[in-house]
Amino acid sequence: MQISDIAIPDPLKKIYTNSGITELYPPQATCIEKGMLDGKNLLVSIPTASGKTLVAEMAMHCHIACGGKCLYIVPLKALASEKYEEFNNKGVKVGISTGDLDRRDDTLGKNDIIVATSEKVDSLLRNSTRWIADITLLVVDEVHLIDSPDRGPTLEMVIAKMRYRNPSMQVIGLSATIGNPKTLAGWLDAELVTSLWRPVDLRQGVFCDNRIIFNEGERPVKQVSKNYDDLNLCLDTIAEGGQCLVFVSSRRNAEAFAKRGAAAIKNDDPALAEYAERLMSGAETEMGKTLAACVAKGAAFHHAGLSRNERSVVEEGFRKGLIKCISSTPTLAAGLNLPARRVIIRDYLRFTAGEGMQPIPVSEYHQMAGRAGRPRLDPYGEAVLIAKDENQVRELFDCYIKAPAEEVHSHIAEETALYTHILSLVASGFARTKAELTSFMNRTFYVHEHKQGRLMNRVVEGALTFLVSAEMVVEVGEHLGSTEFGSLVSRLYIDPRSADLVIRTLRDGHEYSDLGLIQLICSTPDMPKLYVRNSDLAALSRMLDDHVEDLWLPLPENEDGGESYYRALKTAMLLSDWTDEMPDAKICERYSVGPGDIYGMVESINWLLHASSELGRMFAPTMHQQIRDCEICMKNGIRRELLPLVRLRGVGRVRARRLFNNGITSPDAIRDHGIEQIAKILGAGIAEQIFSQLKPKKNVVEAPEIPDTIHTGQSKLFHFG
DNA sequence: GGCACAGCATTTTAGACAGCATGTC
DNA sequence: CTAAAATGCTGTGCC
Repeated sequence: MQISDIAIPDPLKKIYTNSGITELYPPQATCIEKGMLDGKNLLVSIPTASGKTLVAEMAMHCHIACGGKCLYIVPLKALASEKYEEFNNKGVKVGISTGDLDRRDDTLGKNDIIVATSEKVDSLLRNSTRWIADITLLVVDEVHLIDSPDRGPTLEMVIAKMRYRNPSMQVIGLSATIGNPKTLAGWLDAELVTSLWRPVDLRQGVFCDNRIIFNEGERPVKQVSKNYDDLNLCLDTIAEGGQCLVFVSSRRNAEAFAKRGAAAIKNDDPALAEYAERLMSGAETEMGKTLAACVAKGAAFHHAGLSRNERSVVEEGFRKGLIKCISSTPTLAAGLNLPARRVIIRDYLRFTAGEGMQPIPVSEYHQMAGRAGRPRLDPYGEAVLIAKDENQVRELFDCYIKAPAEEVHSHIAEETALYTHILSLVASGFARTKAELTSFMNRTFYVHEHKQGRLMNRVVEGALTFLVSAEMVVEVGEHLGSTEFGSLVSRLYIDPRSADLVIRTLRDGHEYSDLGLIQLICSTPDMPKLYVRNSDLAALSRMLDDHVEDLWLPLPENEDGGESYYRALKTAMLLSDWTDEMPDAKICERYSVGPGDIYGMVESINWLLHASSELGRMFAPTMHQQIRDCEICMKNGIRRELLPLVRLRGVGRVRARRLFNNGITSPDAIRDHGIEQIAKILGAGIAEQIFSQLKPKKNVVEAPEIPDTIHTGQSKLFHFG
C-alpha cells in the first residue's frame, strides 16, 4: 500500500515522503484495511520495531484533522520523551505529562497529542482534569503490560475509566505478540491485527561449542578468549563492523563483562577519549571510574545505578557507533531504543525473591531479541542465546526461539492492588453506589476474561472493608462516598495503606524528629527499599539502640516482620545521610549503590514527603510545617541549618554550605556582609543574583550568627564498623 | 613463620510509576 | 523454601 493512497492529512503525507517513507509495511496496511482510519478500535499485536508507532501516528493525525484530541499512553518516562520527540514538529501540537515532565495542566490540554505514562493518566483522572473529556482517540502502547502484577492493574483501570468517560472514543492498543490476542481484542471491542513480519531480518540462534546454531545453518565464531564465549560472540560482531548488546542478570555481571570487553577491544579512537573524559570529570564513585575506563576502550555497561549523565553519555556513544558493546541489565530491554547488530542474551535465568533462579519469560526474550538489527543500517539482526552443552541447545530453542508467546491475564483481582483503585472510583465519582461499583468492575478485562465476577465481587468487598475501616470510604445503605481524607488520598495518588500508616503514626503523638518521619515514610508500601545484607545488621542494631528516642516505629515482635523493618530502616539511614550532606560518593560506598539509586530514592521520598505534609495538614497540624521543612531539606540534600539560605534562588546545597561555613547563616546575614563579601565567596554573578532578591533592609540589625564548629559535611549520625 | 592455593562455606541477586514548582556546580 | 556465581574463609602443604 502506497502512502499516497491513504486517507491521511496531506501535510503528514508530505513529511513521510520527504523522509523516504513511500510504502507501508504489510502489518501497517492491514491496520488501515481493518478500518483504523474509520474509527474502528484496533489491537495491533506485532513484533517490536515493525512500525507500530507510525500506525498510531496516522490515526492521530486523522483525528486532529477532524478537530479531535489524542492521548498516547506509554509505560515508561523515557519512552514518553522518546515518543514526544518523534511526534513533535510534524504540524501538530504535542504535549508530555509524566511525573517529572509536565507542561502545566491548563496549557497541556491545548495540545493535539498528549503523551503520558499510565500512572499519570490515572492521576489526571483522579484530579478531574477537564481536557480528558475531549479525547477522541486513546492509544495504549505496550498494552500487554496489563499482565504486569504491580503496574498492570493501573493500566487496566485507566483503560476502563477512559472508555467509561468517553464512550465514543476510539481505542488503539499496541502490543507485542501475545498468546491470546483475541481475548484482549474482545475486551477492547477491537479488530485484531497480528503478524510476524519484521522490517529487518532477525536471525535467532543458540551458541554452543564455538558456533551459532540457527534454525537453518550454522555460523562459526572465532575463539579469541579461551574462557569467555560471551566475549568471543561479541568480538565476532565487532570484527565484522557491527555493534553488540549483551543482556546479563546482575549489575556486577554487567560491569565485569564491560571490563573484559574493554580489555579485548583495545580501541583507542580519540573520539572515545572525549566521552571518557565527560564521564571521568563527573565520576566520584568507583563505579563511575570503571565506566569511564571502559568507555575509553569502546565498551560500556548500563544499569539503573548509573547517574543520568552516565546513562546519556553511554547511550550517545553507542548511537554514534563509537562504543562497540554495552553489557546491560534489563534496563535497556524495555526502555530506550538502542538497536544493535547482534544481541546476546547471555543470562536467561534471573533471581526472583522466594523462587530462586527463574527463566525469564518468553516475552522478555522477544523484547531483548527485538533490539537486534537497526532498520536501514544493518543487513540483518542476530539474537543469540548461550548454551552450556548440546542438550541445552535444544532446550533453549524450545523454550525461547520456538516458544509460543505468553498469554496476557488480568491481575486486578488481587486485593491489595485494588485498594487504591476502588478508592479512586468512589472518590472521583465513577461509582456512587455498590451497584455502580459492581457494574464498573464488570467492564474490566478480568471479568471479560473469566466470564463471571464472583471472585471479583469478593475481592472488591474486601477492599471496601479496608477502606471503610481506614475512614476513607463511608457506606450508607447502598450508597458509597469518600471522606475528605479518602478524596485527599486518592488525589495524592498514594497507596491507601501508606496513607493509613502515615496518619496513624502521626496521630500517635510522637515528638517530631526528621529521622522518625523518614523512617515512617520508608516503611510505607509506596517506598522502594534497599536490601539488607548480613554485614549491615550490626550497624542497623546500633542505629536502633542509639536512636530509640527519635525513631517512631519499634522493631516488630514477630520474626517475619523483621526483614521489612530492617529494609525500611536501612533506606531511612541512607536518606538521613543524604540530608546530613554526606557526599554522594560516600553514600554509594557505604550502601553499595550507584548515584542513580540515590537519585531514585530521593525522588520517591520527596513525592511521599509531599503527600505526608498534606496528610499532616489534616491530621497533625502542629507537624505540618516541620514536614514541609524536612521536604525542602530532602529535596536539596541539606541539614536544617541551611534552610533559610536555600530559599534564595541560585543557592543550592553547595553554595548554601559555603556561605554557612563562612559564618553567613541567613538572608539577613548575607545583606549585612555586603555584596563584595558574598562575591568573594560565591563569585560576582551569583552574588548579584542573590542581592537582587533580597527585600529592603529591616531596621533591626542583627549580629550574624557564627557557628562554633565548622561543618565538614561528614555524617555524625551514623558510623559503620 | 609465611605464603599459595584448594576446597568448602557464605553471601548476594533487575527495574522504576507517582506530587510540585522551577533553576544546582 | 528456591539456585547460580562470586566472594570469603579455613586448612593444608610447602618453602
